[in-house]
Amino acid sequence: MVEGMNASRTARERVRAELMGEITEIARRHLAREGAAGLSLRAVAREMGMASSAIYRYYASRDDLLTALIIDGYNALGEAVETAEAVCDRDDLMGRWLAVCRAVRDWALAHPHEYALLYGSPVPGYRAPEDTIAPAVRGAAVFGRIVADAHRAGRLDPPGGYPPAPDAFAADAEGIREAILPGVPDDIVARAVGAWPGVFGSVSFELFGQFNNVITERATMFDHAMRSLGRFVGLPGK
Amino acid sequence: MVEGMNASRTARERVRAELMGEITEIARRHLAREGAAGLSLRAVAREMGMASSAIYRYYASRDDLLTALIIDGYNALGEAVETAEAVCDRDDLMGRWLAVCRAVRDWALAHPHEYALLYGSPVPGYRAPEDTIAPAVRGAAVFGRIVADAHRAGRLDPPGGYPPAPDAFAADAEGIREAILPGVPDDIVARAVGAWPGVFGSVSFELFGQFNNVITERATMFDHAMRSLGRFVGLPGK
DNA sequence: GCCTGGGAAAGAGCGGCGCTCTCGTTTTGA
DNA sequence: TCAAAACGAGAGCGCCGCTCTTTCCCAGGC
Repeated sequence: MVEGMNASRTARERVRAELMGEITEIARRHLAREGAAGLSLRAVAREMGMASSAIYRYYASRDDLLTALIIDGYNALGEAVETAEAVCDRDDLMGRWLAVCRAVRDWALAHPHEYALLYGSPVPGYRAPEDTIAPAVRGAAVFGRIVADAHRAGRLDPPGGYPPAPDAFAADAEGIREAILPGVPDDIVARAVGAWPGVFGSVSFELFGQFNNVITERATMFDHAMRSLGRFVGLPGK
Repeated sequence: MVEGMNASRTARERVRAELMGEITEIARRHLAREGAAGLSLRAVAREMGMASSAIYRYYASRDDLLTALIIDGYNALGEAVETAEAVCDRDDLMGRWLAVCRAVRDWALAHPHEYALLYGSPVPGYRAPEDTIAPAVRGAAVFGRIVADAHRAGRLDPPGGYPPAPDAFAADAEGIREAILPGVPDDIVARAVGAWPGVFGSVSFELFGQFNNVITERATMFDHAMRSLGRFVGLPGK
């Protein structure tokens, strides 16, 4: 009734959960191989040996399936970022930051279609469903922890010569501070918010071909740009 | 024969060019209204009053049409950037830079589907056709001119505390210098290359919903981030 | 002046798609 | 035990990209 009980209630519910998992798993493979545009419910159903209409018992529409894949993607990327950062020396703040950036880039290069689904054009309608915002924040949370750690340790050393955070930012900054940047002053929150999209801008440029015929030393230049971004927010390190 | 003659050779060729223009124009409207995923050759043909098969006399495939729209889009964005920057005081380097950034953002907000086609997931296959790289560089060229002007005038003042450009970047830097950053030293070229994707990262984050429930003062924060980016490459200004 | 070759357009058609509806079958919970 | 709910299959609708065939028409050469 309250359904908060043990996992797997009746046999029906168990097989249902299993089938949904199998559907998303097959769909994820198709997405990885051919991209979001080439993902078809009928093909998934065919591979599962069911009638295409039966799929609709589990996902109300193709976009619902894509949304599930988006959530899975955010979690996979978030986990990759988390584990990459977790093995770093806690005191090597720049190293932790670089590990985060490289994890994003490596994951994107290994899963280009999935990355495009997350950070490229939003294909289902034009609305990111509410369920996607929680997993989407996992990577940013890791970034926030690094900056917050650095600030708490008094090791934040942001280069000067930049404008202070605008007054109008105070309200937004408070929300961000509470979510992922505890104790960090507005100026640094603003720098972090400015730097974070730069990571994905660089990855997207590389992945979507914007660097073709322009940059060949991709990994080196990515590292360099990310180091600069880290310095910009005040992280210490070579 | 050599076809480099006057525009409009025979009557046939004239009407052909006109029809191709009409097709792309209708397709561009459909793209703007419903996005790349919703663009169909049949719908365009219907609106033109022709049989769907007749369209294939002019575009060999749907992807070819999309490629034409991509080129048009790059040119439209490039033109918007150029005209916005052209009206600035030549000595106001930061103002010119901000004009460029705002032009990108304004154009993206006004043409979200077209922006997504340019800087979101690459939908046709996975290959950016060669014809798209020339128009794609128009915006970057304007940016390059600002930095080159600033450097030539001895007004470049990049904040310290950042790592120098890696040695491996020298070859890439030379190509970029020749293309859009004449006379600019490697360190600054590297900063520019690092900063430029940040513009599109910020725009994409805003447009694709990554800032939902996070940032409300979008224009203010965009300006702030772009000002920081401008300072990072060394542009002087408040 | 005809004739002919090639571009243009239409129509039918193929396979695939998302999605709906209906109709038997199976499982469930009271 | 039995009604209700969940399930799966099949047929079908309208759309899509794309191809093939046929007809038409106009331009350029004899």
